[in-house]
Amino acid sequence: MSVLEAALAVIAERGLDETRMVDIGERAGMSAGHVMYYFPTKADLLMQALKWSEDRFMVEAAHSLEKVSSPRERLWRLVELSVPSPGVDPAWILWLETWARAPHDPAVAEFQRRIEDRWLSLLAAVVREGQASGEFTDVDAERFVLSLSALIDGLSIRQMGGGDGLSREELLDICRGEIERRLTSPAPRAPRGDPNPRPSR
Amino acid sequence: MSVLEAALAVIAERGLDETRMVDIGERAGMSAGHVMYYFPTKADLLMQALKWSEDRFMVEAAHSLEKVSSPRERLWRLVELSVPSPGVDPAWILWLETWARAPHDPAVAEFQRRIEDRWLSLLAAVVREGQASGEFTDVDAERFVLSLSALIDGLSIRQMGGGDGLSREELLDICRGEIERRLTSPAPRAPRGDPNPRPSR
Amino acid sequence: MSVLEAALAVIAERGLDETRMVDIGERAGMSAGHVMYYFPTKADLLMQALKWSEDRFMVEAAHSLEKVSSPRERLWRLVELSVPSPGVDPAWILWLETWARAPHDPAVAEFQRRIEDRWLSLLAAVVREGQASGEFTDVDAERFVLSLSALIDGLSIRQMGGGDGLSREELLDICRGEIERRLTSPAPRAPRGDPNPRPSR
Amino acid sequence: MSVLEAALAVIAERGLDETRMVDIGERAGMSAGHVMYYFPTKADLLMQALKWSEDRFMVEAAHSLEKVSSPRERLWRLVELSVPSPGVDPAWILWLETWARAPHDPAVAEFQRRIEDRWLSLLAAVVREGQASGEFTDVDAERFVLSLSALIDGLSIRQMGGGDGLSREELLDICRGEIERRLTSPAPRAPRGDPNPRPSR
DNA sequence: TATGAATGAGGATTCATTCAT
DNA sequence: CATGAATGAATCCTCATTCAT
Repeated sequence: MSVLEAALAVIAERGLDETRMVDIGERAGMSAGHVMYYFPTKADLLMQALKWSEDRFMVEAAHSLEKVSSPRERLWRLVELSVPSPGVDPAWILWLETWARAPHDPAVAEFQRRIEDRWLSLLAAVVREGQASGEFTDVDAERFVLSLSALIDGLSIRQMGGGDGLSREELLDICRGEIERRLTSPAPRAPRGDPNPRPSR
Repeated sequence: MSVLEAALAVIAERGLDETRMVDIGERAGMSAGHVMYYFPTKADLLMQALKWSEDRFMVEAAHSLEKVSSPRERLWRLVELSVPSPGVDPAWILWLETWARAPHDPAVAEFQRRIEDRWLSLLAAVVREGQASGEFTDVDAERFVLSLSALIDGLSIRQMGGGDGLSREELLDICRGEIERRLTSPAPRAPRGDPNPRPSR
Repeated sequence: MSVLEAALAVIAERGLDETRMVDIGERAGMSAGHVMYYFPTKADLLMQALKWSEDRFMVEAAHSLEKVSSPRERLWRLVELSVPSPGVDPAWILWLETWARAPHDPAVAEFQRRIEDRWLSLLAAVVREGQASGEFTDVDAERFVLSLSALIDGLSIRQMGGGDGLSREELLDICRGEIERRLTSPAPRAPRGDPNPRPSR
Repeated sequence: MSVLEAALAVIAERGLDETRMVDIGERAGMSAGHVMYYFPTKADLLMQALKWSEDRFMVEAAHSLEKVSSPRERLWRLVELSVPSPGVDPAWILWLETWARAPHDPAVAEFQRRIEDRWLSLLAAVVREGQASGEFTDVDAERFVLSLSALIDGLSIRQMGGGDGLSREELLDICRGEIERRLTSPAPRAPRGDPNPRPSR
């Protein structure tokens, strides 16, 4: 087990501020003193663990995308991949910790943005593919993925908070509804010049 | 300044795990030892501060609602009230801390749910008012406020993370779009039996 | 329940240095602050509790002595009264605490001596009665009760230390042996001529 | 000076519950934090100090026994070695603390028994030697050393309690009396089969 | 790299103690 | 006599951190 795996596991189990260098050391089979060779500060610990987790996620995502070609399916795969099952999800735990620390640590905040943007860019790229192929409507892709991602985050938070009766399917259902509503042409009967009554924007 | 105000202020400034009992004591004008009379554990500190903050918010919200009668306006007020301005917002800091701790502390998780449900209930009540008056479409109110609230949470998290270029107005815009899209009847021309059930849901 | 009873009970249960003013207060139904009205210091606590316990013991002893007239029986009653049964004996717990503190607290040491001397005097008086009546041999009474009392103390200590297989009867047997051996005329050649088979054991 | 020496010295001076980790640290030339590396709890501190003290005592005793061969002399050496001089005797202080804590800490109680039994076994072995050689009478060795040891303990307790006028010689005298009385054949005139086995005096 | 004994600063925590009521 | 909120001086204890090996 790598140090990072160990770090991730311990943080997921106990939370960052209950995580001791010695815990990670024990799990990784090394001395506590040596763990510090890898993580000079606790912020490093968090950031490196998150990066490791997200890198792995991005690889998985890329791998998953290779299997499907329809933009709708591709977008859907990404959503499915990111929404957690009820219970403790290590990757999401790291995000919760990151969000909590970012307001007090500029380095973490900057790091958070970098990692998030990578994800938003991937989502946006898939949306644009769909728009290029005419499968998706012509919404502002950046803006859309931002709200989609925010929705996923908000729903996942609840999921991590001990759950409140919503199954993973119901969560996905909400996301699916949002995607369909925004990216699918609402009325086949008015291809263009539709006096679309839909509110602003 | 009450102990709770002091606690809230210190947590907002430094983050929960950098918060020292003595800091709160100093700010509240009492001994560190006596702060522990109020908050036996750090989880108590967090929960009581959050409760205090949310109670105040709910009072403000109620007060704000009294001034307007249109359900749409009322719903809008609540959204405006809850979305943070860029920069550090004490109330949202507490939420970030709560979300980060809930997965490792059942008491915090339970507490989180209770406070959140209060908010969701208020939102749902306003939505139902609008539906009763015919102003809003007939979506599942619980489900809708859940996703609206998740969207707000997700967007606010970004806002707290040092911001990423989005102004408060843009955030509110996204929320407004969601509300209009979901609660406003899309096509007055197909009052009933419309063969296209997709959009409204 | 009086304060002293409460103090005695708590010390017996938890040991003196694990005894908190608030524990005694709770048990006695009064505030911790008020307990200090009775016991300004922890040494006072110990000494007053011990005095109360020993006073009660002396009353019991006097009462018990009234029922028998034979010096041998009277002495025996005192021994039986003082030897503890296996398990925790509150009065003996206080003695253990007192002995442990006396070397570091002159006041406690002085107090210990006073209380002990009262007991030794009582024992010695009974021994002298027996000598006056010719029932006991003519040993140095002071010296004898000192060693008898030391024997009882030493045996009782073991009894309090979780016991080591010796029943109360066996302990008493050892004491009885000592008494008979010392206070009974050793030789059948004596005037009495009683071929008293008791002594040997 | 070893940590254990330091611990022993500090406990002897101030008593266990007035003993601070930092005191031991200072005396042993190490940080208070590191003292806890050796003694996780105060009970550990007591037990390890007592063990160290008793180990040293047993070595001394063995050494002392080598110099004499007569069982009577050997037994006598052990008694002399164990009886404290008036004033503070570190080893006996530890015993007082141990007895006081044993009733509230099973680990200490068990430990107490183990160390005590080692001592009783040594005494009993010497008594049996004397019986084998015909020098001592045929009392129950286990039972006898138990009461001898109890007597020594009881007398030593008084000695530690600030003393009460008894010199060390007088204490030893009492012990010597007990030994002679019990282990010496009372009547040289009836070498065997004497119906009166009662000891001297 | 890797160890782990040793450090020492820092904070939580405890409680005797006070004092206004 | 009695309270209990409030204090604040300890002290334990943890743990990141260092450093000789």
